[in-house]
Amino acid sequence: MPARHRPVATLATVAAAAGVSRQTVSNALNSPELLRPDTLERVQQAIERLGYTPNRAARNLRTRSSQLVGLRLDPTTEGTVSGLMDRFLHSLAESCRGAGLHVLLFTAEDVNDPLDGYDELLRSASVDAFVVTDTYRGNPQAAWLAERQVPFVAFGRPWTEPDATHPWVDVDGRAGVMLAVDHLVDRGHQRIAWVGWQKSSTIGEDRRSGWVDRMHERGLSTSRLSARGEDTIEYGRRAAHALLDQDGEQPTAFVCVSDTVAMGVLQAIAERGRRPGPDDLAVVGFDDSPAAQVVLPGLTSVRQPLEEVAVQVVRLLEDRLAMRNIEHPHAILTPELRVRGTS
Amino acid sequence: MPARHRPVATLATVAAAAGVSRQTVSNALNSPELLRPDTLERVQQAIERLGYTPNRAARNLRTRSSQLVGLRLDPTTEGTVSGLMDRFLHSLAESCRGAGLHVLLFTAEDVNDPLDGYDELLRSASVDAFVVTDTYRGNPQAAWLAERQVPFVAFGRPWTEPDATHPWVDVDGRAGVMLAVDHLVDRGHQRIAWVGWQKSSTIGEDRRSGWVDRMHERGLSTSRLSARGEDTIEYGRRAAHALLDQDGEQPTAFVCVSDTVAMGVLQAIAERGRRPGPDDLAVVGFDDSPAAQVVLPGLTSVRQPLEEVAVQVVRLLEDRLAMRNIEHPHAILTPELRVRGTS
DNA sequence: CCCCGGAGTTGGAACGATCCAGAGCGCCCC
DNA sequence: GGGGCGCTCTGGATCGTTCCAACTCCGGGG
Repeated sequence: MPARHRPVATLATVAAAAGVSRQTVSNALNSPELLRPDTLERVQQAIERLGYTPNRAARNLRTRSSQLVGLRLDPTTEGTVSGLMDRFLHSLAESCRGAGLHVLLFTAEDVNDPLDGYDELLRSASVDAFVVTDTYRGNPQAAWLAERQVPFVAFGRPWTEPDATHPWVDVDGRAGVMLAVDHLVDRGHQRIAWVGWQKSSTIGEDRRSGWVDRMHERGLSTSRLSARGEDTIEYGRRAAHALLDQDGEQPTAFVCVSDTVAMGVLQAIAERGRRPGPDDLAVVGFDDSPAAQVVLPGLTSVRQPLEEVAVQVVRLLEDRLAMRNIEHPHAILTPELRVRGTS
Repeated sequence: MPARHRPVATLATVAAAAGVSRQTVSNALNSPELLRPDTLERVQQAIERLGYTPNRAARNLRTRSSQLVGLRLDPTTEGTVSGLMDRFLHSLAESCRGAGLHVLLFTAEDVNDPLDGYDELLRSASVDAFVVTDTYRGNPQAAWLAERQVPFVAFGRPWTEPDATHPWVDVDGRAGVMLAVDHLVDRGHQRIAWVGWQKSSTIGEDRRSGWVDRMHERGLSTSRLSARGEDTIEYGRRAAHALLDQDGEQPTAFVCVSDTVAMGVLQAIAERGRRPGPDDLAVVGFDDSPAAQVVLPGLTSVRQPLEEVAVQVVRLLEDRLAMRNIEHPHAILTPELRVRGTS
């Protein structure tokens, strides 16, 4: 049974040691400008000497806040390579530290219910706010939370409800793909194909629009260069084969909606005895996953600035928690292109 | 400013609604067997009707526990592929749910100080326990926490202090490598090389011992088949070239200490115009990273049972928190081999 | 000389739960 | 008939903090 070396210091302990009242110690921590400099000094020394840190539970109870931000972790799809969550979580935890917040992870009992888990944390006042990341296939969470006036920030735009007013941060996928197209055109490519997701994916269509528009802006045709399917390697493989099999002009480069799909394209290229790279068939992926960095010639990929996303998420979260009401709080960040061997 | 639709229910509210005392409501939740069935029923209905969930802060204050488990997230090394943290975190959060716990993430202000961050969470009673994952290069955290009698469970053995008595869970890397060797021998390979980490890595040497011992058990020589270096693709590449360049008998298969190194070996094989796979040069990695699943012919790899690790971590955590003292609480789990194209 | 106001400090109350000691009640046994 | 015991249920105290109202100084103005 754990025996405490010394009884944990409390406000009362510190107050007695410094010869002041509890409230003065509290003020020394929360509103130091209220104290006379010499008193402040004396209290701070007592705090230091006793190694006092305010008890969170008591503070939370009194202030009705937990300084915790909930984030629901959903199972990652095996066979998919993005691995963004790792990077994002670390950045988020880091940004939260600067704001005096911490990240609390939770999972759903019923994975298929996108709302599962939020309500309980809320009613028990376990968290002050949420970060919602899974905004891919619409996000009922955002509507649900907004309706209840629960503070939250979404990573991902409210595609399906463009007039939603909740705070969100997103990465400009369209601009990212434009970077990729420019890069390839500058390298001399003209027949640049798109290997994307189904039409039903708003994110997929946004990224695709970057390809369509920039191709036209550069005076290039997109005809017979577009493929759409699911987010698997196998689909990427088949799509690349199909595009390369068609008679007439075949693509010399592939811009892919994800690294997963790009891996499939690379497979197809290898299977045909061609070489991925600027001299033969160029390939660009999306997400800059660890796999992109290690696959054979190095996969050029659009990298999402997740570190900056986390910073912005926390900034909007702080605004919301401080009840600073801003009209349409959001941030759109521009990704960058990591050029590697495949282009 | 958020206006609550209805004032949040508290014990007192529910008690009044059910016509009982606060304590009886509390008992209905925490010790239902103390109540007469009809009272229990009545209280539960009131709880249900009012949508009551106990306030965590108040409960935490009174019980001096937070039901939170701290986990420090350190930056992941770019250019390395393991990506285990994602899987582990999800599994851990999931297992914690079953135990009424939640995971609280934190980061260090000073990344180079392995102890940074723990003390503050502890003194503020923000967490009840820790899960320590970064046990690679020795773990001062374990010693520090154990000394203070702080509940924690380590993922990773106390290699450097074999008589440490704190709870830990680990994966039997040695056994995993043995699986790999057996698999390759069964496929007809005899000259099976080891591409590992530096001698200073205890984990690396543990895994290597699986190769050495199983090779000998199967009557095979390990002479001139062992390489050691850092955990990079480039090292794997150079090691494979060196092993294949040596005159005399060259290896026909590579067992690698990590997927990262294995990716380098695959690169070297491609550069020599050889083919990775059972018919030419077989390769086995370690960690079953997403990259292993998507790289060209599919990298055979040793998969750590992280889901089960998380379950065991939480089990030991619960034991520790319930102050069930067990002699040497630990669990060693056996990995499995995911066979893919490279073997 | 007294009143006023602001700066600095104080002690009681409150947050919402659980711990703990004990009260009420019915039953059995002597 | 009274004492004892077990089963239910109760109310006050408590956890450690912050909110709030008020109190003590002290100097300046009437």
